[in-house]
Amino acid sequence: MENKDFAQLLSETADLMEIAGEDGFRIRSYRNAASVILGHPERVQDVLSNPDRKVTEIAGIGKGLAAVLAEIAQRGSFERRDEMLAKYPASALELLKIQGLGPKSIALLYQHHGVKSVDDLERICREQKLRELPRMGVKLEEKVLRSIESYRKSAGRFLLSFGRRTADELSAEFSALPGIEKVEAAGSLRRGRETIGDLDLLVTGPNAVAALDHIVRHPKSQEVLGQGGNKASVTFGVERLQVDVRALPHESFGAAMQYFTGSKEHNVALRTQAIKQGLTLNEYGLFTLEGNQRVAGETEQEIYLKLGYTWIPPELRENSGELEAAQRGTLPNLVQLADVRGDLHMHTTETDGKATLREMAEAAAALGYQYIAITDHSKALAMANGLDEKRVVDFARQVRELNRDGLPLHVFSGLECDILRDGAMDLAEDALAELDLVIGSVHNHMNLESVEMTDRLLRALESPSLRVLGHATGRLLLQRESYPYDFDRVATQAAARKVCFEVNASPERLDLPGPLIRAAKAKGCQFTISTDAHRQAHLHNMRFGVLTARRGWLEAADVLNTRPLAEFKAALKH
DNA sequence: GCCGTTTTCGGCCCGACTGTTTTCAGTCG
Repeated sequence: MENKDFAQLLSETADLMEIAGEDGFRIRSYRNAASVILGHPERVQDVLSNPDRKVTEIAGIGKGLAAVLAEIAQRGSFERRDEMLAKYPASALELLKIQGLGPKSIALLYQHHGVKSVDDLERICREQKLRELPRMGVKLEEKVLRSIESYRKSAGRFLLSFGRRTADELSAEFSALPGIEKVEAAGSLRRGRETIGDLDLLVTGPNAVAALDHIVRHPKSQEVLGQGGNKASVTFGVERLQVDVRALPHESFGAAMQYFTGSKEHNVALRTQAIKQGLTLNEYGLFTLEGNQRVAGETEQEIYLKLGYTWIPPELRENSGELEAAQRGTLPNLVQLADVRGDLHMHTTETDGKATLREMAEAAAALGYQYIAITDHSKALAMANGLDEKRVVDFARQVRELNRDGLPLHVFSGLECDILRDGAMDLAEDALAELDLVIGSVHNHMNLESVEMTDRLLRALESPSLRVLGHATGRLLLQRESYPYDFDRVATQAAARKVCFEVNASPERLDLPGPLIRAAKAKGCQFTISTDAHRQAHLHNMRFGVLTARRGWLEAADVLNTRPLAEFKAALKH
C-alpha cells in the first residue's frame, strides 16, 4: 500500500462524510491527514510495520487516525468508510465536481431522488425536478446542466502553458484601459502548478472596475458566471477556461495577491499563525484582532515580515515546510530562468524535429545560451527515424566539425536513447561513448508492473554512458498517468551513479513533478532542466521547466545546465 | 479528528456572491 493509496481513501471518506453532514472539523482532520501523507517522504506502510516507530510522529496524525491507517493497511478499508459507503455510493463523489452543487445539495438530491451519478443528476435536471427542492430553483437547474456539460468536456483542468497565454493576453488588454495600474495573475498559475483549474487576475487602479466590464463584454467570453462590484467571473474562449477578475484598492493589493495565490493549505497555516499573534489576515490586509487596525496589506513582503517570515516564493506555497523554513530564514535560493546557460534536450530534422541543427543552434543562441545538446532519438523509435550506431557516430563527428567551423554557441553531441523493455540501452555502449551527453528515456512498454519497471530503470542506470534520466515518470498531463515504480530506489541509485534527473519543460510533461524533484534532491541527486524542443519555438518552454524545478525547491547549484560552459564541460567528464 | 507559551477542553481561516429568501444557507475560492 503506497502513501497515495492511504491518502486517497482518507480524502474520499472525507468527501462522503461531508455529504453525510458530519462534523466539519473531523472532516478537516481527515483531509489534512491525506495531504500530509501524500507529501510524506517515507512510506506510511513502512512506519506502520516498524515496531520502533509510531505514525503519530507525523504531524496531523493522532490516535484516531493512527488506528484508521492501521486498519487500512490490514484490510484496505476502515470502519467509518464502510459506514459511509453503506449510506452513499462511491459514485456520488463525482457529483462534488459539478459546479454549483455542494455536499448539502448532493445529500438532498440523493434523499429525494436517489441521485448517485452525474447521469442521474442530468436526468433530474431535464425532468425539472431539481427546482422543486428547498432553496433550489430554475437558475440552479440551468447552471447545473451547463456545469455537467463542461465537466464532461474537460474535467476542468488546463495546461499551465495555456493558462499563461490567456493571462498574458488579458493582462495586455486590461493594461491598455485607462485608469488601470497593475494587472497580475494569482492562483495556481502563479504557483506554477502543472495544470490550472481557473485563472485569477487581480487589478488595481483608480478605474480598476473597467477590467470587470471589459471581461464580461469580451467577445471571447462565453458565459458570465457572476458580476459584482469587485469581481467578475466568466468562462473564456472555446476551451471555456474560468477567468475570475478582481478589482482591488491599491492598499490591499499585496494582501489580495497573497490570499488568491494560495495554496489553500498554505493560507490556512498562515492565518492560524496570524491568530496566534493577535492578528487576522484576509484579502484586504493584516489587521489586529482588537481594534481592527491595519498593520500590513500593500505588499506580500510586509505581510510575511509582520508574521515573522521572510517572503516566500509562490512556487513553494503548499504548506509543505516552506513556512517553517521562512521562519528560520532557511528558504532555498531558488533557481531562476536567467541562471540557465544551456538547453540539453532537443530534436532536429535528423529524427522527428522540425528544424535543422544549425537552426536550433541559432534560435538557442538568440536566447543567450552558451551551449546546447542535440539529443535526437535512437533507433527503437523507428517512427521518428531514430539513429542507429552508424548514424550516431557520423553525427558526433559532424558536430565536432561544425563547432570548429563556427556555430553561434557550443553544441554538444547527444542522444535521447531509448531504454528498452529489459533496461538495456537501445544502442551499443561503444557508439554511446562517442557522444558528449546521453539521455535515457522510456518511450514504450509503459504498462509494466512496478517491480519490472523498477528493475528496468535500475538496469539502465548501470550504463556507463548514461548521464541523464529523461522525463522519468512518463506522464502526459491530462492524458496519461505516470508509470509505477519504486522511485526511492531509483533515485538512490541515480545519486550513486551520478545520473541526473531531467526536469522536462515541455508543458504536457513537466516531468519530474515538483514533489519527486524534492524527494530526489533529498537523496542527493543532480538535475538538468531542458525543453525537449522539436522546433525553435519550443525552446521558450524553459520557463515552465524552471517553475517546476522551483516547485521542487531546486537551487542553481542543483542544476547542471546552470554552469558556465567550461565548468559544464568538466562536469560532463565527471 | 487534532492539538497545546490562554494545554487535556474547547477551540479549529475568512469573505463575496448567488439564489432563494424575507434574513440566510450554500457554494466557492
